[in-house]
Amino acid sequence: MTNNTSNVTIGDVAKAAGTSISTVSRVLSGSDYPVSAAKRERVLQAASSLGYETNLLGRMLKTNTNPYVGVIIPSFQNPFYTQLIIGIEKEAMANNYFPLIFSSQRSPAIERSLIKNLIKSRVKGLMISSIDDSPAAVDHFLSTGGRVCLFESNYAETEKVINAKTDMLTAGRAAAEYLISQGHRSIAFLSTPFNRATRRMTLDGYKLALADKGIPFSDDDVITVPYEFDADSGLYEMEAGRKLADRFLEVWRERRFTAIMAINDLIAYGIIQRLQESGVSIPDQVSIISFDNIPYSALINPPLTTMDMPARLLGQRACHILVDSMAKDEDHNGITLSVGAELVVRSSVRTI
Amino acid sequence: MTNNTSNVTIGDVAKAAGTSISTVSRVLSGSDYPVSAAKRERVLQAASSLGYETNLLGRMLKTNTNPYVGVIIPSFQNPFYTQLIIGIEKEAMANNYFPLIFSSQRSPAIERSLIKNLIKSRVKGLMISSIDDSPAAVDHFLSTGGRVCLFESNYAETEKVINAKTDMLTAGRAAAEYLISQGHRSIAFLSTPFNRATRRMTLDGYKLALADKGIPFSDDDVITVPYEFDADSGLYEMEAGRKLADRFLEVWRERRFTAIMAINDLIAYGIIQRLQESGVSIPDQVSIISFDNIPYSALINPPLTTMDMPARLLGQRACHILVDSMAKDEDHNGITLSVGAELVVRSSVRTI
DNA sequence: ATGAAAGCGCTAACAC
DNA sequence: GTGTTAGCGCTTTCAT
Repeated sequence: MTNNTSNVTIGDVAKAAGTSISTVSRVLSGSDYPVSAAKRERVLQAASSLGYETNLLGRMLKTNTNPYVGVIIPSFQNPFYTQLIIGIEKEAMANNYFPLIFSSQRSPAIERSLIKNLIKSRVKGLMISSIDDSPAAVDHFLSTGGRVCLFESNYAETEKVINAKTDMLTAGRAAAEYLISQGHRSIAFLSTPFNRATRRMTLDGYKLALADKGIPFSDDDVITVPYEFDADSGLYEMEAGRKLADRFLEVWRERRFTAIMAINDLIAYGIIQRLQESGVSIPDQVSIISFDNIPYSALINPPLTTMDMPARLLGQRACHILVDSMAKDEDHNGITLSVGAELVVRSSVRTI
Repeated sequence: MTNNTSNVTIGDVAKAAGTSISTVSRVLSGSDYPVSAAKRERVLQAASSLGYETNLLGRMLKTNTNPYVGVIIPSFQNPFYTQLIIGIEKEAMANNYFPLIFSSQRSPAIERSLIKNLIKSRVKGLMISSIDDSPAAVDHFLSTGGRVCLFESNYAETEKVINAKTDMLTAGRAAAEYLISQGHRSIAFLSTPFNRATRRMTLDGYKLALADKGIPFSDDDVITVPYEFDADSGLYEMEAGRKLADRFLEVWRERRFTAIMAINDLIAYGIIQRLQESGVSIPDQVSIISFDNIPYSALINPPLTTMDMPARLLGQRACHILVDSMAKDEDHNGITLSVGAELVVRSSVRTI
């Protein structure tokens, strides 16, 4: 075999097999067009002995199809997204698609450039957990004829895309109900900004539970960090959690909070860490519950009580719908896929 | 703007701008070929008003170049690889490359099919943490004219690729030395199989440290799980750690081990979890040290003493070398990049 | 069942 | 500085 084996074309194969280019294409592309067994065999022989590898660029250009689905998540740091990816990857590959996975690094600009590149590469399917406030980029992808599946998005025109989400309203409500059932009446809600619909839903669920039990709600019960700053080293969300803890500490005694609801596990980790550094004991002095149940939540100190969000399953199911819609060539837009959460009781919430 | 805006070609732009196709290509492809300011402006106008998007497939096919570098890791589950990816991604995008990130899911077969697909897509650069015992697939990629950067590999012909690794010999030695300095003389080495060079290096480092202090080594000191079984749900490596803990428990009393060296943090997590379930207290009854310092190791109970491996930095530097070699079109093969570890003392090792 | 030829969208000689 | 044209590797009519 020669040095550079990858410039072998179907023309070369045709020559070696003594057939036409068309015949070679027909057998090598897996077409169902009839080719005699003899020729087919000769082509296969020639291809293999020449070390032929299909040039997908030629194929994709000609057929205007490709075996890719683009995937964009905010960050590889949060295991929630990592789980999501694992689900997507599994389902995509089972259906002969390759996922093209990128992270926007929580930057709308990067997210846009990623989407633009996907368009330029003529990828037809996109699964995205968008952090962009503007739907322009996604709209652009859509206008290109592409299919889109949105995770937990703010996107208004839900009928133009496949919507996949965790049911945060119910989850938020269930978490609050659990806290209340354990005797808590004064619960602080700690979160990064409410610019994502999913966070607003969680908050709404929490409010619902309070209202249900006749517990008054005050805007002062919710504590946020003002903006999504950059935490280049370490975990952005843990950093945010630490800042949230500092704010919490400022009002804690006065407000007599007995429990914290944190918007996700990673943020809860930061809160716990900072609180413990400040000498407050969990759950003895404050209880904490959060959302996700990433794989480390059973191991930290104290083991975290949290709402399990089946990220892997969500990714898998969402991808199934998308791929199905591409295969059948009928859009499944407007569909909403929602997976539910489940309470996992560990040791971070105390009964009072 | 029409419905499907993505079938606009440079031909359409040329027509709208009243110029030739070549001129359009010259301005839109960022060529340095001279074009008059007036025409350039007209082309840009036309392109933008038509919603033109470069078709990269056409470009890539014609130029036989592309803006991608393939990345293959064993799993998205282990934060070590996730960190590696973050470093790669950052460096790649800073140099106008897009990383195509895949996981082999620890399957040699999947790894091979991933590499094959990269070849078919005519990607020129590959960064891989291979789990395949055979170098055939990588060789194939190489024979295609591609550049390869290998992470922690077993690959024999190091002069054909860029080698990037963490210095596990030194790290293994340093970890053992620390344990010894804390009074430990009977140290068990718990690991997944030694089919990866990196694990053998770590073991060698440990042996070196023992020899140094005149502490006898016995093969019975190393405990492994027989094969890399499949752990579909949950973390494969934590599962392996739990199994390792069970084996350890069988011989612990008799062998009077006072400390464990675990091959990485995730495995240490599993060991700790299982040991604690079995009622053994860490570090009071057994100490444990491991390798990686993934972001959760400070949070678990007890906080884990571990050798910090700068995965992010490794990814970044390795990618830099690869991208540089592609840009300058001179191979940098044979280069070995090695990053060192640093001891992070927390609370999982007791002084005796 | 087979082959010739057109053309997917682009770039790069080459002529002017 | 501009335009014409060949051709990257492939699939797919269209003849035969």
